[in-house]
Amino acid sequence: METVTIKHIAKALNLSTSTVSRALRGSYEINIETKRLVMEYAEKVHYSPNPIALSLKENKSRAIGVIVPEIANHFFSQAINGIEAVAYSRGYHVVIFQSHESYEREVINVQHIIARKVDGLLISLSGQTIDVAHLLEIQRKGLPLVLFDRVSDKIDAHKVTADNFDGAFKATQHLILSGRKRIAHITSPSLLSITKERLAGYQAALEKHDINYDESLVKYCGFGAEEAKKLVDNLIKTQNPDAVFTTSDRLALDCFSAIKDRNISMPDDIAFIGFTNLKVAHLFDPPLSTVVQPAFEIGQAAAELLLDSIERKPQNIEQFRTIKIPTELVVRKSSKYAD
Amino acid sequence: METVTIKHIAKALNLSTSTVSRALRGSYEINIETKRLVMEYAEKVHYSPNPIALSLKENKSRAIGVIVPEIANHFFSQAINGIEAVAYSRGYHVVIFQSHESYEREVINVQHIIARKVDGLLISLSGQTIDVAHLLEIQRKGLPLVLFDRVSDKIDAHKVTADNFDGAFKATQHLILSGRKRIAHITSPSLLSITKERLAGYQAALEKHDINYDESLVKYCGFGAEEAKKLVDNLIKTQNPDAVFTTSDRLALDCFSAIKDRNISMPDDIAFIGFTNLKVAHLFDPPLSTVVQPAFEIGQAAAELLLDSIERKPQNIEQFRTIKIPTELVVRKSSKYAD
DNA sequence: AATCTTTATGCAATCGTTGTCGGGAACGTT
DNA sequence: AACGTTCCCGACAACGATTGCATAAAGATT
Repeated sequence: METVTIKHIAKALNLSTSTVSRALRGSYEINIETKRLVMEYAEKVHYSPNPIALSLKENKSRAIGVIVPEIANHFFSQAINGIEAVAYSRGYHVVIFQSHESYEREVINVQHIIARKVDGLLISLSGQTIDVAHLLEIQRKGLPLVLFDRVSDKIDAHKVTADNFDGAFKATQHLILSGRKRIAHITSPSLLSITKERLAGYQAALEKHDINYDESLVKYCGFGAEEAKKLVDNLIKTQNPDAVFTTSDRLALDCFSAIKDRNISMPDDIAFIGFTNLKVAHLFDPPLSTVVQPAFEIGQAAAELLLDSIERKPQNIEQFRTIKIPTELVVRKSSKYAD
Repeated sequence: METVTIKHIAKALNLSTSTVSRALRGSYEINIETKRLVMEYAEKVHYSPNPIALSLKENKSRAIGVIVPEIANHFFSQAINGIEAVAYSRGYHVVIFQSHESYEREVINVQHIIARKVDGLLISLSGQTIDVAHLLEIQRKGLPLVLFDRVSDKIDAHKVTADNFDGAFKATQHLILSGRKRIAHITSPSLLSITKERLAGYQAALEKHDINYDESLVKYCGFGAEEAKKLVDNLIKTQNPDAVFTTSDRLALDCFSAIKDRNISMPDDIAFIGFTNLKVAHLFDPPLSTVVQPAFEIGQAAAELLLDSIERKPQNIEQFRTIKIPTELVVRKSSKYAD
């Protein structure tokens, strides 16, 4: 209700607001005794400066915006933790928005974020996003922008991703070395950058080991559990795969479920490996092999890039960077050697 | 960079800012033709009002703050989704903060939130929080407050929780009816409200079925995985339980892991049931029985209460309400009948 | 003694928007 | 002709904080 302002302090001490303001910031042109008086009084009445007033005046907010598809997803919530760690240590707030995999909501989020005068934006694109005009608009306004994980090659900006190519390569090669021949690849919508990079890694591993690339073993899957289930059923019926490599938390879960539901034995009949950040993969039946993306580190790196960009002197021309964070292959029972 | 303000419009159209402001809000005292002109021009240059300026003027922000222990936790991220659904539909933003189970950070978050002039606060207490002075301070400032899930009886406020007593009662009774006699209860720090309520449900079920309450079967566990592991080891060695009932996502995972590591068979030797919101409990080995808390609904209910409280006419005196949302018992293999 | 410096403070503008007040123009009423 | 209405619009202050500029008082310099 009655929050203390600089004005109250000024009146109480019979000073002007300018003097109080300067005293609080420790300006050299204020008498040391006056400063002490002001500081003490401010302390006493729990004065804290109004960040909204400052934002209005300075036209910046010391806050950064983050747009992710979904916080109820370990990868993204961990990434946010990485972002927050960096942001807080450098004196910035983090404002989180969710696109819920909807392009439309992503655009609305971007507009809100611009209106809220954040100092920069971190974004991981929704599964529907093809057009990046809303991001170009951000750049046109001079707002620093960093894409992470789900990036787009339609825009020139800082980007931070896991090393998707290498992760997919390692996963696929591991399946090949375990004696698998017909390795299915179930992946996200084809327009996502992660999809392309992981597919390339998958293909490279096949090629290295002289296995022909069979397009009918690669399936692109949207965001419904039902869709995944049907797709797996169909794949098993018609393609007879002996291994499945999926590329997201959600796909891993849905496909893993679908295979279990059909009473197909893992890893005997089908070896399974996911590209995920599930903390509980070791508790599954069978324990789930995964390629782990270092979510926290990705968030950190993205936030570092963004804050550097925000605090950069305007005269220095900026070089856009793309950072790839290494992934780690964790082999568990679901992909153990076939006989 | 060059955001359009009301001033630009005024200059371009040779009007005063007041007129433009009123025209945009459709005031009756502005000529209909002038309104049209202003509206059209505003549309053309993509004018959007500066929410910061409005916040400063109105001393409110149409945003609500949410403090949770950890967003990388399905219960809380789902609850946040419930909160957002309600908030957005009523025209409010949601600003998320994490306490990371630290009392100190919770207090800092509260201070930030006050400074940021949010219109109300939703909070689920950290595992360390005993003292609620920071929340009383919120109320003293006249800021609407709703506690959810992790509430405290040291403060009189709106509260929304799962029906913890009933959930614990159902879980315990289920174990008893399955023939278990020595049912261990591993639970959160004893000062949390959820701990007390669930313990009461556990005790009530024992009592109803004439089983003596044995204090040495109840263990309070902090937030480290190592701590949980030691505690389980010790419990099994000294107390010989035939069932374990845990009270959080995290405890369920850590204890489940610990039991598996000891090669104790579930459910044959020990039946296991958790109080959690894990979406993947059915994929575990063995599939994990749980009491499910309706996280989304809890978030919704809490947000509804908060927004009603914010929009309430000041003259109406407010009655604090406590809402309990029913829980659901999902029985899977980890707690199936003993022979 | 007159002028210049230094020290310490206040005034006013600014950020974007809205609300209060007031006033000019055009019209109607006596 | 004098006055009252109605309609439309502009000036100004305010929200909280910062800052360039002005200025008073006191001391230093000539």
